[in-house]
Amino acid sequence: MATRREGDPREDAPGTDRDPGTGRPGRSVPAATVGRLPGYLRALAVLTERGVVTTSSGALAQVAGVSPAQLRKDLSFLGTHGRRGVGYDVAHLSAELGAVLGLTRERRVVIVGVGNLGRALAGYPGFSDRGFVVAGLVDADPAVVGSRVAGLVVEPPDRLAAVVEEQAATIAVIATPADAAQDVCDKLVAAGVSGVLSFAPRALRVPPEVDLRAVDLGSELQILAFHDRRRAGEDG
Amino acid sequence: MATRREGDPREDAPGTDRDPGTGRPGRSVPAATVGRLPGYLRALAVLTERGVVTTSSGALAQVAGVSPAQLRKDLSFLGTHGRRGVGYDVAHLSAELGAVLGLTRERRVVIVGVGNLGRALAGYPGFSDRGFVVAGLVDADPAVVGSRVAGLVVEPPDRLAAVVEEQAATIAVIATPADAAQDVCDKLVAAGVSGVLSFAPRALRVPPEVDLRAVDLGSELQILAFHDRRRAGEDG
DNA sequence: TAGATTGTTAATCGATTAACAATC
DNA sequence: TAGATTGTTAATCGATTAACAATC
Repeated sequence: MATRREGDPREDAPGTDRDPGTGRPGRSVPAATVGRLPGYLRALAVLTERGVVTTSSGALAQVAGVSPAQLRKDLSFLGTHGRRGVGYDVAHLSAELGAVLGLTRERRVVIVGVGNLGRALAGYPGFSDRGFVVAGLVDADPAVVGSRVAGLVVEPPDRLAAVVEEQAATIAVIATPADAAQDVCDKLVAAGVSGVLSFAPRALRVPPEVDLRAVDLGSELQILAFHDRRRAGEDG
Repeated sequence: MATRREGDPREDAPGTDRDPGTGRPGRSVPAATVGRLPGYLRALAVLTERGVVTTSSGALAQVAGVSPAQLRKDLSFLGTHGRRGVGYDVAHLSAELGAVLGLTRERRVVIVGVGNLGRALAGYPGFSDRGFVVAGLVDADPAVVGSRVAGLVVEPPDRLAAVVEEQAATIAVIATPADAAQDVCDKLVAAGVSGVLSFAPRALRVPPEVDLRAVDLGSELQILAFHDRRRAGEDG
């Protein structure tokens, strides 16, 4: 969370918080809101495809799977303006959200770990669809290094920092086994990436200025199993 | 959220809420807590491997990447008991968490959509490691149907309900393109699965008794891009 | 003007953190 | 007993929902 000076936790007026990463003044968008923005952008793409020109918070929220109140609240953090009594212009709002989410510039991604999952991610159309370019692949297995995957030659671990730099990658994906993940992560951070998406089933530590997101596929199923147990009436 | 009768939202004492799925009385565990339990189980496995017999909330929280206070609070919802002044028995706590997360019984999983991602998931070791059995695969592509993937023959879409039933699957994974996902999801729900893990980049609707979790890989990168923009000092 | 819909405020709810009495 | 550590309560914080005045 944003650093606050002691003594007066309410020193800044709402909406003028300091950005935790840069210290520069910036609009503070709640984490929960940021997490829903990509969904809104997708929903707008669906409406565009349907030829819808103007929409309302009710209609857009329906497609996005949230409540109209939540959608309006979320958009309000972006200072985005619909028109009262009218609604939102689909093309305009798409452009605004795209800008907020950085679609105006290509983001370059390095994937470390080229097993089955890493391979699937390297060719995942959902990445390129949204403006991400998989620009480098790294793996520790000598049998994999040098092979061509998704049009790229897989590089060895000692080339990791060089690949990040040469490719100007700012985002990294970790798809290695759990026990290699922290070491890989440390090296990626040292190489200067600003964000890491990890699929390794373990907790990773990153410095506060680096953004970490972790997806643990096994945990997702375990969470479903928790509810499955209850539904099946198993005791415990 | 749990259904509540009108007139008195505080009719049940805390901790005696009705289970939303079954209506039976059950200990209510907050969703945020459930989401962290798999991480605690993983952390305990790490300690076990290190030969640790007894641990403290501080040590375990460190490995799991949370605060000691949060760990203790979370465990308190399970009625789990450590010993004051001593700590937690690693083996005992592992067993308790395993039971809560349903590791005492095998969970059978059907994967719909056998593209690159579905294929990677079919062979993902993190599933079998945690007691999940991938018991069926379904795909709409005639070129894929009938082929063998991860030891299973891929079945056609019209066999979906039959596969769920024959394999006694209670959990489904959707790895289809976005436009097929809702239809597949409806059929899985009709076939009786209790939980769905979707990788399709769109909002899905399920009835309240079915548990839905959605992982959108493209959105994950977009969320990282949001922070990357700010760190890079791009305006917008 | 009348109807529709936003943007925002206030109320509610849930989750996290801090502190400490209980107790091993 | 003295020291350690839990389980729980209270305080804080953040997120969601509801309601409505502003305004197109």
